[in-house]
Amino acid sequence: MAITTSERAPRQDNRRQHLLDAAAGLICRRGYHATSMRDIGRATDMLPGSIYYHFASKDELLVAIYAEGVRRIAERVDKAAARATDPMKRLEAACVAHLEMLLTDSDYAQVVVRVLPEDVPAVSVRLTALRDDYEERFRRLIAELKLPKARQRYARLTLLGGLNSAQAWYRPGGDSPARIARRVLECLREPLEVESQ
Amino acid sequence: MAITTSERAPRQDNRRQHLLDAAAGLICRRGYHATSMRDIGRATDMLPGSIYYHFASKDELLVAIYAEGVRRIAERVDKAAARATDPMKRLEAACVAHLEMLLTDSDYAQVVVRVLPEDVPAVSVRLTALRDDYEERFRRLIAELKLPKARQRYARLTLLGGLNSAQAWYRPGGDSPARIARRVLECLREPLEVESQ
DNA sequence: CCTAATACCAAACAATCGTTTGTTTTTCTT
DNA sequence: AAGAAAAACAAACGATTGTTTGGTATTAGG
Repeated sequence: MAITTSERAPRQDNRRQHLLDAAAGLICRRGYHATSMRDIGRATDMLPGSIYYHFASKDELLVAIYAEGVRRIAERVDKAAARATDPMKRLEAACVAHLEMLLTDSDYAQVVVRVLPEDVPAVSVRLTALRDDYEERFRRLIAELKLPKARQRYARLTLLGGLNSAQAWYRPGGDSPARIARRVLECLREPLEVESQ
Repeated sequence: MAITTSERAPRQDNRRQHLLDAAAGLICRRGYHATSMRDIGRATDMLPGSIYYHFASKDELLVAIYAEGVRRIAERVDKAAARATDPMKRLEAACVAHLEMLLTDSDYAQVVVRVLPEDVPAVSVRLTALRDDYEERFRRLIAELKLPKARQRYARLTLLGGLNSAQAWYRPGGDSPARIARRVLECLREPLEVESQ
């Protein structure tokens, strides 16, 4: 008479992951509201209703993608930063990793940056929390630079704002994500005015 | 037998402007896809169908708001920049004007920054063109700083990226838009590393 | 004053949306 | 092999979407 903690392990060919991948791919390209459950169903050879076995709602599916996106980009950024010891080198490595994920390597990361939390009111608080969790890394990296307190905040916002805006204009032919990242960081590292003035 | 160039002047109590105002107010707060034609109708005491007398479609309404937004923010930025002569002072004045419009003074300007062209495929090309038209101003202002060519491009992208990202976190209680603008610009003007290293 | 264009109303249309329900198939465990 | 849970199908539901159509006041110009 086993106590009914009865739960069976999920099946081998679980399509939950496939579902997440397809949804992330569609949403990062078309946007959240322009992607319907039927689109996702079609992309994954599933009927729209079947998706609800894996996720309670479309919004919850988005939250899952967001969470996975944050997990993936954070992992990559952390690893990259860990390889350097000098504070500025660490920040640079983080920026490069961030942009590589955002521009080419991860549909999940693209969703995190592209879909604005305010555009999905029912879950906006949770989306914002996930974002903040991630950006906290950059707060720490910048804190290591030993800038004035007030400056740190704006340096982080300007840096992330500048990096993320690349999503709007990046095209595979031009500068690589890594180069763009270094260029943006360079804008913060070297003064704007000509030194001889 | 007058050649039928027959066109009558619009009436006095034309509500087209009221319509644009209300739509801009809703869209800048809730987003484009979360704002329905019925919402706009309700906000303007009109039936949804009546909107189609003034605009051919919802997308065309958005384009009109976008165009008006660019016109307004560009006018204000141009005037602000014209009041200064020193290149850096001109850029600073432009940044301040830009953020004041974006954060508090104009729902139209907020729409331009908030609604991503790619989220409205049918008119994305025109929206992008309007944006580019506006950003051209900053290209010119930065060109006056006499930076290396390659640097100019990234300085513009980083600056606008940093400024616009304020829309995501700005709250009326904290730093004023003008202060934020100067702070962001300061990030590009003064080097990040401690001088004694 | 008359007429014609303007500016709206009233009501519906067709399509699509996210979601639910009941049933069936598939897979794992015993 | 048998039973049960997992994972999907099939089909519809109700709501909402952008939009169209036909009619009706209102208003400006000749």
